[in-house]
Amino acid sequence: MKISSRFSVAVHILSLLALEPNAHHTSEWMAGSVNTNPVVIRRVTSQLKKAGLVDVRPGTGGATLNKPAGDITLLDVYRAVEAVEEGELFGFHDHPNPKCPIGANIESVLQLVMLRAQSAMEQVLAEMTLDHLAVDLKDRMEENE
Amino acid sequence: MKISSRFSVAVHILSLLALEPNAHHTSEWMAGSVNTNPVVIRRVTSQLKKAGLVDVRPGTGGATLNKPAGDITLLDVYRAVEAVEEGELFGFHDHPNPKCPIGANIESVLQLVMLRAQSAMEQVLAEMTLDHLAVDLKDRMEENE
DNA sequence: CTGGTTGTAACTATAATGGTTACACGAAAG
DNA sequence: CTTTCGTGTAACCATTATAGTTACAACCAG
Repeated sequence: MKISSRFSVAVHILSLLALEPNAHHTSEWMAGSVNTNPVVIRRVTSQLKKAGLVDVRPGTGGATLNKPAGDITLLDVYRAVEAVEEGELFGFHDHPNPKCPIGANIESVLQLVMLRAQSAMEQVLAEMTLDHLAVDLKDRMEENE
Repeated sequence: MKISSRFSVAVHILSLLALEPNAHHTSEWMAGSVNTNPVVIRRVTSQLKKAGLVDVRPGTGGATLNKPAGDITLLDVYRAVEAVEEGELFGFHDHPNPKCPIGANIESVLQLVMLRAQSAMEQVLAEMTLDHLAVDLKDRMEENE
């Protein structure tokens, strides 16, 4: 099971907003770069908007970043698109038998480890801002041109 | 989207094998502690067996650990039940537009971050052995008795 | 041989995903 | 003020994974 590609789509969208500030960022235009349906873009953009990361203009169209690229971490994006519910990366089986000493205690013990694992992952996302990503992207773009 | 509860079930099963060495560990008995169907247990046990973590006796029934609890890490278990395919925790949208400079480069740049995040998570699992878990479980069991 | 088990296949219900069509609503430009 | 693009969302679909369940062949100890 994978974390939804909504996350990668969201990062792609934000990269477009950060690196192509002069384009008219309609959902159709962005869908062309992401290679998907405009509605998929609007759905993700709508979540980014709710999270306060972007500003979208209904009617006339287009979207822009709502804060400096250095202030947006990939964890913000990850949370915005609800790729995974808060603190719920790992699934846990329901209601282990409380009459079994192990069934009664496995959950609390294992959840601790799961939480540590999840936090370690999120920490990496938290340390990466959209700005860092943009720098990496630019480097790569210059290499490949 | 969550990581499958197969992982937590597998850890539960291994804890039973580690901490109750004298019981007859049939799938039905274990299903009673996990609180699920025996077939679910057999499916997971079968994966643990393929990974060389347990030994199962067809016919007569029962399962035992196939190596010391200190030599089994939660990462081994995680991999055994294929909760997530190797290196594929994050999903990535298909075929971004190669004609767009960002579409052409976003994947390689973002995959790097995703891989770092995933590795950080797996590292935590790798550092936790079944033995560590058993100690924590025993502590908790004594507290609650 | 018999009885209790494992290993699997097959089927089910449920849920999430990503794509698509459709359409009301918004706002800028003529 | 009306035309014209876009956005926001609902609705629907096909696909996929999960977890539970029934069923049954293969297995082995007593």
